[in-house]
Amino acid sequence: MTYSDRKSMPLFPISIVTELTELTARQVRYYEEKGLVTPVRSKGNRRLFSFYDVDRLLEIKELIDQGVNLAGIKQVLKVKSEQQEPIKHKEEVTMREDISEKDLHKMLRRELIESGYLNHSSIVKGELSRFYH
Amino acid sequence: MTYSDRKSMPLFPISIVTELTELTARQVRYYEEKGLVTPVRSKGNRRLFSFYDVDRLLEIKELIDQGVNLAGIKQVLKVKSEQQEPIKHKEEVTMREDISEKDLHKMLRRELIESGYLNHSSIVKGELSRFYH
DNA sequence: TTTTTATGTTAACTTTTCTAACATCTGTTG
DNA sequence: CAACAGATGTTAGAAAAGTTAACATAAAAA
Repeated sequence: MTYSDRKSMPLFPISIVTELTELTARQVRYYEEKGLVTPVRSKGNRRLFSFYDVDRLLEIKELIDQGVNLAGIKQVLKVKSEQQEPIKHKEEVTMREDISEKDLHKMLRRELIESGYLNHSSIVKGELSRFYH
Repeated sequence: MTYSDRKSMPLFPISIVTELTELTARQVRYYEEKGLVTPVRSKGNRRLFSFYDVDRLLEIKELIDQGVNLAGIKQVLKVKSEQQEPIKHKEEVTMREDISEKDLHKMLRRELIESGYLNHSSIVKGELSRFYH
């Protein structure tokens, strides 16, 4: 199991995911059963979702809301992903093969400390007005 | 309960936090008891930590490693926070008073979809080399 | 030395999640 | 219409993870 970056780092339990996506746990599990998302499992068999997974579930939800059935969603996501990674640079693939989960947690720690992640709230600020009635 | 942005949005269970910080659950709970962090609680009384909390715990850990005791850490964090928010702009304070947890989850959803969050991996890439032996 | 601080360990209990089964609704198809 | 398939709800029982509280202990401070 290797995670290429924080997007695919398993962080969230299903309860948080249901709140973020407004999908039910039943739906999330069913979509996994159908191969639409593949959260990893904790030692104790609990699903752990990454940002990537959540993002994917949000896409799924939008398509569901548009009346697309699961088979259709599968296709849409497939097409999208093919479209998205046109060339794979060798460094970005092979370099990361054997990074352990622990190392990736270290990476996230480092990011939390050093990156701008904790300091750039401009997007939130900019989007805030949408949530005032 | 109002969270000003994603930094303070409660997302992680204690197990993930212990992995991210390499602190024990006992330590994390103790630091909470001493008022160093204040994770919110889920409906069922589980601690839920935000990125902000994790960041704070990482700072605490660094200070611990430097031999600072908890009383000292409390002071350091206090000074830092005072230093950090010199002026509070009215918009950034009062505008956000009544944002519900649900709204903030919507905000995170929006961010996940629209912001660059899911697309900027440059920091990870740049830091990657540190984890190769 | 005695006390305090910080952390480990354990026990009993509660919450959350898991799987699996069965129920139900809805849209499609014969 | 009737039957079926797809998608989701609901429930039960078991396992995992989290909670508090108590007691243990090593190291530092007094």
